[in-house]
Amino acid sequence: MAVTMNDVARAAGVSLKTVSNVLNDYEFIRPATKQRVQDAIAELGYEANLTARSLRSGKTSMLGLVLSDLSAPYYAELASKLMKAAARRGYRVIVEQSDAGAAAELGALQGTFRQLTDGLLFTPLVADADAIAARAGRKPLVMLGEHVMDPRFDLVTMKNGEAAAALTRHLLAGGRRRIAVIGARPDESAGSAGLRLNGYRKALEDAGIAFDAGLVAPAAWRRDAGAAAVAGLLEAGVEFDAVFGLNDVLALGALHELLIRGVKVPGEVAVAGFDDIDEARFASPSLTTVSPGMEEIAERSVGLLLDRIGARETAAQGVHVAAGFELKIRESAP
Amino acid sequence: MAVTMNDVARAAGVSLKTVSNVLNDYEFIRPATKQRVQDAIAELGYEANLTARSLRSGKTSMLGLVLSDLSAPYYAELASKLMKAAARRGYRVIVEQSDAGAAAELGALQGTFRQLTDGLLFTPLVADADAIAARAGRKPLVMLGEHVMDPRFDLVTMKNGEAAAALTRHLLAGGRRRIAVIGARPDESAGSAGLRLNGYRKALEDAGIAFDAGLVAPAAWRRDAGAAAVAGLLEAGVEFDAVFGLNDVLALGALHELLIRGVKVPGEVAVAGFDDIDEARFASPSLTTVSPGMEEIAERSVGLLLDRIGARETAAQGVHVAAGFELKIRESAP
DNA sequence: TAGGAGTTCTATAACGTTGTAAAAAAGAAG
DNA sequence: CTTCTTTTTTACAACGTTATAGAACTCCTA
Repeated sequence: MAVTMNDVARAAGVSLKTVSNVLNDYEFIRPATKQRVQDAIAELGYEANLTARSLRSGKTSMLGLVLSDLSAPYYAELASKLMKAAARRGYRVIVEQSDAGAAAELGALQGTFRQLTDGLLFTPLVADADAIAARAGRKPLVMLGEHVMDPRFDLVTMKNGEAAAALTRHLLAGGRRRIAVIGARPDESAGSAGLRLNGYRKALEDAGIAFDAGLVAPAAWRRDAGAAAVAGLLEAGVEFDAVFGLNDVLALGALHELLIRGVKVPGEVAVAGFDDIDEARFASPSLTTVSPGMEEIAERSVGLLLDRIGARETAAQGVHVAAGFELKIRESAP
Repeated sequence: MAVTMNDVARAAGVSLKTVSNVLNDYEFIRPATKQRVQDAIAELGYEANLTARSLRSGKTSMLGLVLSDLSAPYYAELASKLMKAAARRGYRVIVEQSDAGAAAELGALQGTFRQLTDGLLFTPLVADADAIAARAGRKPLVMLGEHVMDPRFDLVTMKNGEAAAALTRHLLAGGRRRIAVIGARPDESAGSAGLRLNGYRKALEDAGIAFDAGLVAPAAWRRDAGAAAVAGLLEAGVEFDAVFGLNDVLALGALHELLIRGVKVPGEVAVAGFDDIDEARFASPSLTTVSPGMEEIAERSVGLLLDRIGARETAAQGVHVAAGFELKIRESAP
């Protein structure tokens, strides 16, 4: 039997509610009474029962995080940082893996998972804005990433286009002219893939270089797909002097494939990625990439979500935030 | 206002408890009644309130997972698999990061976090067995990893010693005679580091090769520490023809450092790791390592924990389980 | 057609908190 | 001292579920 508020009240010789008031920093309590209650709490080792508190107050002090796969390095790092940011503010984060399935993504908006949380950090990859809006409910929801950019939703993201353009300019400045892009998603223009590809095209255009669709290889955002995409280009006889992996694992997969085939990096082909996962620094050669300001993303998305949770009314309009980025020039594309 | 059981009861023309009985698969309910209740549930879109259920039943349907850092690839993969294993059984996992701090590890055993969960999957790195036992409480607790091997606790682990010995034998069979070990923890013999080092020594001994303490480099289990450890050995003029990183990120850091310095891998020095993280397959050269049966670890630790949660009494004796391993021979040490 | 053994259902009381409203105590003003 | 205001404390209900115990049905048997 755990110690309850009632036990504390009895020990301190006050009513149940007075104990509750002390715990909730109610204004009008005599210092002597407060002390007596606190002594009783310390002596009995009382700890508030969160379940009961949640039931009564309707708040759980938990945030939900929906992402496709926690074992992907980018998401693992993001989740870790989000948890720490939330912990600093007295919240806990629970994670739901969607495996990039639409049903799982939409399911996380409702039911058990939603019920357990006061607000959601949501990284949709396949569900569309209308389907999300229809199921969004009234609890706050902050989008992470680029799949859904809709004025109805709050959104914290990165400067995909600008960063991809900056990276492309860097490759061009290094004398590269035929930059292959791997990881494109031909079917979508709004997601991270589309935005980064746009940045790439913009930089080419600004430099007066024609865009060649033959240099763009679609691929799922996994290592093996990155390797396969590069293998495909090589076997098709496509010539290129640089590879831009739309994220780091794609670039690392490509790097691996190039090295296996005896292609010199960066001598013959430069390689660059996007995300600056920990591994990028320690690849051989180390990977040039974009650091998308993950710390800032974590901090601001949790901050925004908690603002919404604390607000009286639901916001009429979504806020869009884009964290700053930084180019990380390393050996693979100096 | 969410739909409650009371609304369902009214709509179906039965009592509150009958609805509860339907939801909990109580045996004695007339099929017609059951149907009526289920229709009402479907029509009203009722969903059980987990908080209220928890308060009344004392069960949360959540498991706790305590680990040092979710952004470390090994832990990220483990967490992902544990969540899936738990989900298959109707449980959710919430993660607490200890940052390898004793206070945080012990803190996770008590207070809020413990309260929210029906049982704990615990990966201690610094806390000692007695301190854990003193705070273990009465809710089930399953240890993961090797830091605490104590008959009082249930434990799911891997075959560290055997696997390290097998890997060492493989290096020896490839003609390597001076195998450097990086990532040792001189202060502890019981943890993963100690067990793997023992396996290494055992294999050397069996092969009649003298152990040379000069080949053993202490290092924190991070990439940069692995790189630094190898750099240290090289700069100290220590000769070696193989590096055994006590985990994969150490080995990958070492691999990186060797390549930067122009040391041929595996030509001059073979490199091997431990864990078989996703990245190991895609390193250049790909990394020879040990796959420690993580799937099996996830499955069995969740299974064991749920057995304990479901059991009438607390077990008198801890059960120790060691998952099988598999050698992954790749390019870095063929 | 009563008696008994099942089966099916229900009223009521918890679980441990917080919110409401009002009572009690203390202080100020006349 | 009263009366009024402000501060402090309290009794009681409520959050939505499950547990207990017993009532009300059904069906069988004698």
